[in-house]
Amino acid sequence: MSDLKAKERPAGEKVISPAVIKRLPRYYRYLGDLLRNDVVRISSKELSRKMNVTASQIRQDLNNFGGFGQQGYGYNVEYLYNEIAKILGLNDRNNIIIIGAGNLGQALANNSDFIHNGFNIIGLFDVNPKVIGKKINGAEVYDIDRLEEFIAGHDVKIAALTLPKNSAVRIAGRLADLGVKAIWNFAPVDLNLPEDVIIENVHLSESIMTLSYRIHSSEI
Amino acid sequence: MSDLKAKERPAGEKVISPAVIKRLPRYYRYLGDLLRNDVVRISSKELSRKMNVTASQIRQDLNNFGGFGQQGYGYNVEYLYNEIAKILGLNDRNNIIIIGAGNLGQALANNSDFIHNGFNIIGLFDVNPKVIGKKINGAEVYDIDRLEEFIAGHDVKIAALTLPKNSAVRIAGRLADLGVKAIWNFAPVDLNLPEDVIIENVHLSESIMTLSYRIHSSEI
DNA sequence: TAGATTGTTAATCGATTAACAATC
DNA sequence: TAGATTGTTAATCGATTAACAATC
Repeated sequence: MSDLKAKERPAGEKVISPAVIKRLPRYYRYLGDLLRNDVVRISSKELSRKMNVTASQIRQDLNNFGGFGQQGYGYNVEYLYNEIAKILGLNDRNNIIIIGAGNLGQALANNSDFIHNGFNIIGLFDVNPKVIGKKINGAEVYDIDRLEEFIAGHDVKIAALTLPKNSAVRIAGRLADLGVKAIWNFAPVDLNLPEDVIIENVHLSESIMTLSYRIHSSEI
Repeated sequence: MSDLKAKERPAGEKVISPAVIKRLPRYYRYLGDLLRNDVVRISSKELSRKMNVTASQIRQDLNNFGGFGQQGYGYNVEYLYNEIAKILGLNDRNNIIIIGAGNLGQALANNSDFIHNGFNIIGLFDVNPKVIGKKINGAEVYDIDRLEEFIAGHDVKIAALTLPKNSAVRIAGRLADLGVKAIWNFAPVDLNLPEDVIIENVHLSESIMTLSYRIHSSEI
């Protein structure tokens, strides 16, 4: 049984570095802005000036996914924008549930940027009777006891955790058991789940601490 | 037991790489957890197992700031915890104002993690008469017109921007003019300010897009 | 065509990991 | 002491930048 776990990758399927992936949404945002300003074409040089990165990096990054440009011309803004949307999976139905309907959960549910990019909040969950039954931006807040039932009946792609850390750990395990494959974690804790569960952490405390570091070190 | 004082290091001129700085808050969090569990000492090897990083990286990272450990012993948890707090500037008075008292602004104001780490929300600002005058977790929501007056009278270290992007750009300029040196930006836009203004971005849309990418690419 | 700009290879730079002498 | 583990140097790995031939 030695080959059981062999992580085979289809020949030619390229592994993209995390550094590149993290930059894609920013390209996407700039291209969206250009598109809304009716800009038809842009060169890597011009984009590099706007974005404060090197033109070389832009070309290298994009060429991980394909040759989207044209020599002597640059890139067609609309075409490149759409290609990046495909790469990021924004054309799929990306249904999200939010566990924890406090201020942060509600803030996410009300965030129009997500909706504009193909993410749909299809429900929130909480234990607090005061918020259960409430509608937030069209999505209902359900009793957490109905989590299993709800997931069975819907195509849930992502679960956002906006909960205190102890409940977050507990619910994360429950979600993994239910087969949810991606967790967007806002709790200040690292979730240890089976490795096929995809986790994206937003650690606000860590973010503000790096800011504090920079203030502090610039004052010395 | 012998004394664990750090080796002295010529005052503050070493440039620390961003990669290292980003990891410090996570060390701090793990050490805090250990401390609350009454763990007295820990070796880089043991910590590396808990944190899923290499022991080598831990030692390299810490040695950017000083020799906090002891051969044959490891690191004293409480001592290291306090040293990292100093490095991160968490012992300073870190006053924060929040511009935008919507769900996200209120979520930040209610976040107890910040308070526990030396960050104080001393006021929120908004244009909406419905929230002006409200108190959130002890902090008042002021009319945005009183921003100048407030900053003149308080030691504001950080301004968090939880606003739509157009207002965020406008207010960021105003804050820079008022001498605020650090901005914690939640708006989906890059702020172009004088380079002495420290900016930390939290781009939630970009975060969820990288999650989407990973879901999408794992399904292929 | 002539100029512009890509796609891609090569060179450089930076970050991580390995190794081990120092030393508690 | 002997074993353990750091601090630090050296080796490796990965990411960024530079350069330029291909080509629109």
